[in-house]
Amino acid sequence: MRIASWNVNSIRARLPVVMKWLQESHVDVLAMQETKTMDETFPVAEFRALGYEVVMSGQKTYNGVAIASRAPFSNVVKGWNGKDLSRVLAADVNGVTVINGYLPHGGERGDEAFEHKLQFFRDFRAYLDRTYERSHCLLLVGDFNVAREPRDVWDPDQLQDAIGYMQEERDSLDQLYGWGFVDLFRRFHPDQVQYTWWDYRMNMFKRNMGMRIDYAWGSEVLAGMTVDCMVDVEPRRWEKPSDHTPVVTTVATHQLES
DNA sequence: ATGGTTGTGCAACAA
Repeated sequence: MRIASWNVNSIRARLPVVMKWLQESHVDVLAMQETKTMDETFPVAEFRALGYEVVMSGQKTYNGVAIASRAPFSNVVKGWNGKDLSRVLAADVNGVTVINGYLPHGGERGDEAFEHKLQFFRDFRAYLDRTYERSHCLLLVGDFNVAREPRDVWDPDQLQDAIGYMQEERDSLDQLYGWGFVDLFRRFHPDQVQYTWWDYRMNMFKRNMGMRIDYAWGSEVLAGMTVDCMVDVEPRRWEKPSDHTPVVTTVATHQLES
């Protein structure tokens, strides 16, 4: 089973690009973030035409998450503790609990949103602590809006005070990671410098000045079943791209069957 | 250089 995560930056603006990529990649599951539309206006029919069923949890203009799957899924949970309905969406597919997260951007130091971002990471870690056993087959994917390590940004010295790489943000990300996750891209590509997001401005993509802020993190059990995790840069090169590109995880789910 | 680009939705804000 292949599970992708992609911040599409508006599903309606991105529909041609997303449809093209789905037809080429044939992933089984696509977890999307920043869909930026209400559930009533989500383009469900286009996904169904390609054989995907969709569950979405969105709002007008901002945020929004969705999961499209060709495999049957169950136990859909919108939000966590009944809040952040447009940021967190979970579903079980082939024995894997997929949690799709769009974690807060946070803005600059001093912004109210910045403190909220740090608090979100703390609270979300606590939520995972009380909700899932460490032995659970769990895959947390999404746009976490923080880079983990110096090699995950184009210039760690210059970006010390940049959104997504400030020390407080990285500490918060580490705290969430400390639940017991494995960074699956890093496991399979220990030395690769690879970003998942490039600012639209200043030709940042052409200059490959980006950050790795989109992840697939697995529990130990899930990591043991994972055979690959890669970043597909191609759709970032296409016409009218998202500023993010997909992260694709391949899980050997046959180990769960029988 | 406090810039630049994209999306939503039609001014201003978020990313």
